[in-house]
Amino acid sequence: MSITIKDVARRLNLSITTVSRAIDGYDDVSEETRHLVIQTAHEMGYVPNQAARQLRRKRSDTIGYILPADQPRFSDPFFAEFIAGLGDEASMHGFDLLVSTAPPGSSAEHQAYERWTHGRKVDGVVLNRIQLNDWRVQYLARAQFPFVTLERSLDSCDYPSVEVNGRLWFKKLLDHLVSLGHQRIAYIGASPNLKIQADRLAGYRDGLAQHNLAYDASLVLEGDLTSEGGYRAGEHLLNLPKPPTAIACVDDMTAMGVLHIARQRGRTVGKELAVTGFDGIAGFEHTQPPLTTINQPVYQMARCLVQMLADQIARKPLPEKYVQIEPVLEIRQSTVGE
Amino acid sequence: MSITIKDVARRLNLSITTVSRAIDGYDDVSEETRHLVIQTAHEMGYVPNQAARQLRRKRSDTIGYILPADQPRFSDPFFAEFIAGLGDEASMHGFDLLVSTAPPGSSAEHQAYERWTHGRKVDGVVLNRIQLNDWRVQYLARAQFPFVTLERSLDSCDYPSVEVNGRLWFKKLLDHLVSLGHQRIAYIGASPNLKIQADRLAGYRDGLAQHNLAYDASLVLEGDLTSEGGYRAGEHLLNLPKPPTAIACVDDMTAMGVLHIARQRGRTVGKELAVTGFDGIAGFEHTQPPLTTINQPVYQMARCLVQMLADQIARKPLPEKYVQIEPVLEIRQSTVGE
DNA sequence: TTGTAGGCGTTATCAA
DNA sequence: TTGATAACGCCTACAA
Repeated sequence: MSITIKDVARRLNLSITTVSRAIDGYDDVSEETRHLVIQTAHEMGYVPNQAARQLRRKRSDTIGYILPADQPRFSDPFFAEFIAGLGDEASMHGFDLLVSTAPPGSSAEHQAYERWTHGRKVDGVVLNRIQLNDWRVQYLARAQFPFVTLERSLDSCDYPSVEVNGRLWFKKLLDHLVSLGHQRIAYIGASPNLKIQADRLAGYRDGLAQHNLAYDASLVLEGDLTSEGGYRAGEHLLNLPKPPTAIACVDDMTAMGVLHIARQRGRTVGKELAVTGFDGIAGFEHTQPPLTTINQPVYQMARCLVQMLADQIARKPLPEKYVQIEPVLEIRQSTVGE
Repeated sequence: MSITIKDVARRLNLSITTVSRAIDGYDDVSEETRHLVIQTAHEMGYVPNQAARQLRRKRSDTIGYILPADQPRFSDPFFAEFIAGLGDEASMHGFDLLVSTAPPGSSAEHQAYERWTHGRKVDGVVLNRIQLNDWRVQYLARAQFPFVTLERSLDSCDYPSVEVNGRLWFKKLLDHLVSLGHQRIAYIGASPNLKIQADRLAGYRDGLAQHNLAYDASLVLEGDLTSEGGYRAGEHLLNLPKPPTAIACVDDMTAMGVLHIARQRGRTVGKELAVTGFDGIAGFEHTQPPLTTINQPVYQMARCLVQMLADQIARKPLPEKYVQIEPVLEIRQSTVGE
């Protein structure tokens, strides 16, 4: 078994109280004693039992994040960067990061949130892939459990969030495409109950409207935020009697799939057939042709979320509650060619 | 505060013992009582306190994984897939996944492992990016703490692992390049104390030797497993008076960087200048030109690791202790051209 | 089949 | 400045 505080106390002929206080840095213990205790504890290899500490302190120093994994095989570089940001910032605040995967809406997802929040396995949670009406938001708000979100749902709860104005920035992609002369612009989106889908589709329509282009339902497809989904939707679009000259995708992964099918069909992506993404996944600037996209600072956004969550857990007032992130329109060869 | 087992017991005029046993499914409680207890507990929204349970049971039902994050900004799709695999398989065994990031060899890393293992925050850990002599392996083996690794270190400890024969498969890449007529083949590797570097470099040398090509130290560079590192090393190689005609990279991210610089220099990657990777990151088959690489089933490997770790934690005998994974040589346009 | 009681390792309250 | 003692919420001999 492991060394406990008791062992250290016994060795020093001190009470466990004193040892505990010395280690936790209380100021009502003599310098001499503290020094001795810390040294001995270290020598003996004492490490506080986390469960006991949690039980007593009523906090776990852990934050939770559940990956919205629809597919059995779930791999999107977005999340590597996102998780790295969460983990790095969590460390800085002395938190561990607990991660799980669950299909959105599944009972597994419900149970995980229950266990984590009511079972107090975590002190707060980070949400993303927010839905228009999101049960998680309602559930956590009602339980008064600390949480932050990437993107805001339409639920009328008050909670801190980080957001990119998807509608505005997607419209900028449309502006860009129209400025290149495109008139038949398709859109490959995602599940309609996702907030990003609603926003980005709205931006798409705004863009069409502004330039007096008609909305053509046959050019608007639903993908699934994977390259496979993009591939299939892209295939459908290229098979149309009169295919689009530009395809605006809801995210970078979808755009990857479109690049793939375009290539297979011998279509040169660039001026002739323009393709855009959204996210700015690191590494994807190296695809060929490099992808025109809206580049979001995913890592920074994740860190910002954890920062806000940590403040909330510590009941500190937040300097900013609704953070707007300004992404960057990256114009690359997938729209302008060589 | 949350509902405790006490609250449920009081409401039903039962002892907490009975409630506990009913919920945990012991068979010495009447069907009637069990039904009542479970129903009431559910209604009241009772969820067992994880800390108390952990303290009592002496296990956390959690496994840990620390990302070897050298850089402040750490994003490699390899890990998205790896973590997804860990998380999915962990869920199946009733484990949560605790993730942290720490620079390899840092004191933060030491402390994290101490806290997690001796503090019993996790029941077992998964390691990767193994070093030739890895303090983590030695530390965990000495503490007799359950762990599994992706790749094996040279330490003479006995522990379960999953491995791809990097030496053998890297040599196959060399065979492929030579078969295309390349004579000046460069290698961009990683930190020399990494196991994958040692293996893959050995494979590189094996390949040269087998085909009677001299080892030329000026063609062997050290990268850092990022696309930036690949970019810089690639730049250096292309600046040589007599640049290589093929560049074999230690991993896919490095290869991405090489594709990038080659493109900037107006060099067409394919027959004229061949580039290879290693890992088979999902999504990278869509880069252009698609990358010739060794495709490892990362997701499966992660699941296999957790499977073995779970067995080890449960003290079940492992059917296989040293799992060899057979990857696939994916020949794509980055070596054979259009 | 159910209840009593002790303890897991810490921290916090209070008194010495 | 230090120590005894009581929780924290749960599980489990053991007793009834």
